[in-house]
Amino acid sequence: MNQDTKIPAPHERSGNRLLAFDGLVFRPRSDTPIWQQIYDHIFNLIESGCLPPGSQLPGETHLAEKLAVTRITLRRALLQLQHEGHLTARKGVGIFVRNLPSTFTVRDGQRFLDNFEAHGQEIGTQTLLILREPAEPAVAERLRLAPDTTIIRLCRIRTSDKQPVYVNTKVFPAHLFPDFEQSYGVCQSVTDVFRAHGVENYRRVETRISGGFASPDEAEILRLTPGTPVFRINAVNEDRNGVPIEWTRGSWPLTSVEFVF
Amino acid sequence: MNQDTKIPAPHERSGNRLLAFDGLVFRPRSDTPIWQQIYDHIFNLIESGCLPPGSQLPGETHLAEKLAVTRITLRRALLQLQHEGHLTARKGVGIFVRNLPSTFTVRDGQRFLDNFEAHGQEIGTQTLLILREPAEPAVAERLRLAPDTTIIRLCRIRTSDKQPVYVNTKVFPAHLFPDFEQSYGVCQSVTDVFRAHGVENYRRVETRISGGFASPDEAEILRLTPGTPVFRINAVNEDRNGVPIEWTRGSWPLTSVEFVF
DNA sequence: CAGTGGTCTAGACCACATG
DNA sequence: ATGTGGTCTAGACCACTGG
Repeated sequence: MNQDTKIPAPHERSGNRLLAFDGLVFRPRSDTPIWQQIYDHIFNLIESGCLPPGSQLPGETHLAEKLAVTRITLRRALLQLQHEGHLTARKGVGIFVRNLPSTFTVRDGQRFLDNFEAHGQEIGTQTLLILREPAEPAVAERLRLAPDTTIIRLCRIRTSDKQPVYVNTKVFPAHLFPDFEQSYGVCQSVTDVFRAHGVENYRRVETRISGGFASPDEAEILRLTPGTPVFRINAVNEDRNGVPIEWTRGSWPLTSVEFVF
Repeated sequence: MNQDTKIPAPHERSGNRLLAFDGLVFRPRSDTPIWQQIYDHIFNLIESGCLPPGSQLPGETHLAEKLAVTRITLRRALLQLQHEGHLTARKGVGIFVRNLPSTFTVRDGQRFLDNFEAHGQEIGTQTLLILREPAEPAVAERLRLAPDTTIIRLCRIRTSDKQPVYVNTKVFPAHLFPDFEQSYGVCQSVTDVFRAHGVENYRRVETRISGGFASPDEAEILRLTPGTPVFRINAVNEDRNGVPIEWTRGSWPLTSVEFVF
């Protein structure tokens, strides 16, 4: 009666929100530490679908009591689950099962939307920021511009089933795209902007993939715990004459994506 | 003697091993939590070279006392530093500054050793295992073999300046390389094995990069804390006729490498 | 306001590695 | 035997969010 919703999750404030945790006993002094056993147990509940994406866990206090461990021990397990992208915690709200988009496969040299082949997921775009400013030295170097040349900075989020899975910042030489804002505004497509300015063909000249850890800002945007590991991608596109037209930097939660080359 | 190697660091068992931690006071209730402040401080000590690679930190008990915090608070900072690859802890031994090889840049389609361009680091190879066995279904599929065809499994570590930075497992169809062990033994080079069996040219047909978290086994091999994030790469090589000759899977610590395509 | 997660303390016992 | 990191407990206060 209380817990059989399809997806999001109910909130039964009164009683036990999730029965899955009842009557469990973890063995101390076993080969695997208690927090690991708890980790494994919750992980299995998620994998098996007993804890569907978006559902809320019981409060840490309740849960710790139910599992007969200290909150600290419980939190050790929860922290690992957060770092691995299975849970997200929001202060003052609760802990939720993260919607892991089964992992995207992103292929090199393709446009973003082309990458999501038949995943059957709602892909959304949200533009956080779009402005013109003088290029900082690092930016100028990447785009082979003189320092302080004006550039256009575009910052966006991609979401899958309402959940943010990718945040990135793109930089363009302003002089190549005088009508950027206008042509972008129509359907938030950079490709459209390129086309509107006569850039039909372009190629990704280099892609760099490195690892990092979510800054507080990134973490908030991606709904992660700060310090969660992320992929950092870094790429430059050139037009057919070899002129750099775009520099992209972006972050994916480590567990949300697979790159294929 | 006991511990006076060149780079690692001094070990003054009696007194304070590292003075860098003396006289610090962290402000509670500040905007950033104490464990974060400790994290930042140690991080800066590492970055600035005050804590050189290989050096040992004071014991957690001492350190916590010196910083005037609980061991738990201190450990929260240390845990993050371990997950980010800056520190490694060995039970019963101590906590050490990890030798981050500044990050390798690994280029697609190149042989391993070719990738380390002018890093000036000692690259080593250690063969952990080499055996013949029937192919499991997953393996057989990748190499397009009938199940239970015998394959050769090779498991190795690559080290940089004595520190393990990469562990991988390669699988080959046994019938293509009858003299594998012999030709491999000479200089531990797979390329040599290929050449010895008449495979001069081959190409990497697909590379997959995903993220994961170090299993206890991996962690021990790579000298990481279990659960530390890692890159997982997954690739198949084919000869010039399109026949799969090698399937590679490997793990890098997230902070040790950058991939360039 | 009540409930949540985030932080922190002061102890304790253990398994492990080293000398 | 000693010192190390790994685990665990039983409390506490805080900032945040929501109704």
